[in-house]
Amino acid sequence: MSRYTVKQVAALTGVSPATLRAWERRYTVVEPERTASKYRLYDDADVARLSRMAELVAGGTPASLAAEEVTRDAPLLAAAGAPGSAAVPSAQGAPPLAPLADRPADDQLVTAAQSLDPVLLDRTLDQAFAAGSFEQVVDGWLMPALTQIGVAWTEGRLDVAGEHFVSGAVHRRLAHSFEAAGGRAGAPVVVVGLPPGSFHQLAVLAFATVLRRQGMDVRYLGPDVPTDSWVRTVTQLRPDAVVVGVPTTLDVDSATEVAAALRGTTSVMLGGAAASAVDTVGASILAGSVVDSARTLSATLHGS
Amino acid sequence: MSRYTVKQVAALTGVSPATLRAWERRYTVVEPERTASKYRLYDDADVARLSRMAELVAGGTPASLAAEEVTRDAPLLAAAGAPGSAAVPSAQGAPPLAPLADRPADDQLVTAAQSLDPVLLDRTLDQAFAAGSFEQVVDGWLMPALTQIGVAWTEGRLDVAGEHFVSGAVHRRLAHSFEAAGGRAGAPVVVVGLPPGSFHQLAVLAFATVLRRQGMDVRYLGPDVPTDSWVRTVTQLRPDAVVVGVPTTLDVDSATEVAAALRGTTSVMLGGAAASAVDTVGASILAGSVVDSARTLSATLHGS
DNA sequence: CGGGGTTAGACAAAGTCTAGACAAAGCCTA
DNA sequence: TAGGCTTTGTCTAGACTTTGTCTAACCCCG
Repeated sequence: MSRYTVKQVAALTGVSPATLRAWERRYTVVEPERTASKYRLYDDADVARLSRMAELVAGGTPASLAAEEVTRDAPLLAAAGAPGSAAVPSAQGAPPLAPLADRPADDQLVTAAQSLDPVLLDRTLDQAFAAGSFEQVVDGWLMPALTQIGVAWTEGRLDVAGEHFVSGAVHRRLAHSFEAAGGRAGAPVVVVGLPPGSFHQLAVLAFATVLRRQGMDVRYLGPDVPTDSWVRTVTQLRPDAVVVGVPTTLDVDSATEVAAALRGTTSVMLGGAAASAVDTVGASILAGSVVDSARTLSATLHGS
Repeated sequence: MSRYTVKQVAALTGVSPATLRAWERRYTVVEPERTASKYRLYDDADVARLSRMAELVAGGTPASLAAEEVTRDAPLLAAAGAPGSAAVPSAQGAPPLAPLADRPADDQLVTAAQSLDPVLLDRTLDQAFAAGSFEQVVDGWLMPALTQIGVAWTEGRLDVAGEHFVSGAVHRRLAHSFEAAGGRAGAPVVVVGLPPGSFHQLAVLAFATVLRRQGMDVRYLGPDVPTDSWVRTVTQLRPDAVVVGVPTTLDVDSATEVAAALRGTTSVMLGGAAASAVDTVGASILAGSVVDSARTLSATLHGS
């Protein structure tokens, strides 16, 4: 974990030192540590928040509202800004996610899907995403609930239209969070997407969002990216890492093909429920939940 | 959850701050929170209402009536969707949308796609969506720009990854607007989606968003909805209208199949670039641009 | 001593507020 | 068709708020 002086933070965020101090004084948007002689010492979480605030302000949001917005997610960014100490292959050292308190009943999303009722669906999602941090909700509620949707569909209890109906709404929620997490110019670049023929993008979008919230510069390509497009993209962007999603066993072959084609170009990683079934030709597996995977990748990149 | 100042709302709705204040003063169409110093703080619901009012006014409704419509607590009387085919009258008397002033250059979206640069892409979209009302931007900039993306792709100037990259970002913008438009319990129910095998959902999502902004209770099913799911959905929801998108000529056959399967259940409409190529088995064609189509449908359902 | 950091206060530009006025456009009546 | 009333977007004037920047005086480190 690095520490930065005002001048460094000014360079990183593009905000003048005087303005940084004014933001701190007026909105308490950060409270950096101090040296014995009162010099400010910002950490990564502070920089992430100030970058986000700078971005909002540049986009036309008044500083006071931007500060409020940034401060709202405070506890989570604090956790994300302190990734594990060393290059440990798994995300040890990161605090475990607290369990969710008032999340909706496990089958409420299925009920909403069956009813095609947007009011019930919205209420369910509102309730879920209000129950904790984005990371807590994704791992603790969203992914299990989506699994239930899949089960209900295979058992014939849920029509495709109902599945589409909730998938679309969940996609919109995730999209909003992804956008809200903002870009991070200068941060490690990570390309994220799905192999050709793979369309289930909810988990990988959630993953991309968590990565963004941890300060990565995520380039999200979405579903069904042809193998040669992966190669061209990596050649063009030279990212610090590439993550290929493997949501189902049906995607194993195409993911293997993509991984093989990318071998040697950069750090290639495979994530998702079926990732472990891929023959890892020079690629690594991101094991565990969505948030675990993101933390593992984050730790790896910060260690290198 | 987000809050906005007058200036931001003006940018989001395409209505000048002075007019926004006049609407509030004269019609109490919104009553935004105030800061301690009396500054207005609009929330998402306020923005949705004002956007809708702006759209109505742009369509020729006098401001006073538009305000009444937007303010009305009592839900609209559900119009009886008479099944059967008919030539739908095109959007009556609605004046053409005002041209956009400061929209980005025509090829800027293509440039952003080629570069895979999220900053440039965000800036482009920010600039575009700040140039006028949602409807103005959709018809006047977004659809033409997406056409250019398609052209660049067919001409080999743009990789699939670049196309995915912008499509995803545009989808996220539209998703945000769709959510911000809010639900309309009690209003005429319209089911919107794409036929089986059809995946290009940007135009139909934009269409669904405009419909919502006009006060419909839209149930958006998304892409690739199987024919029997369409039938089950319509049987279950008994909507006032169903709109099947036909984005390309490749989708004509499946759209025809869906329209045939739905014949007689409710008012079935076909919209999109290739809609006119469908053999209209009891369905009507929504001609013209995205906004034109939405206005036509809206006029039909309101019976005026 | 010089370069940088710190606080506190001050300042100007930009943003917003209210209340009222005004002109173009629409509508009604004769 | 003309006159008069209403509607509605815009503008003005003066006061207040927000916000980035600047200054003065002091502190810290090599």
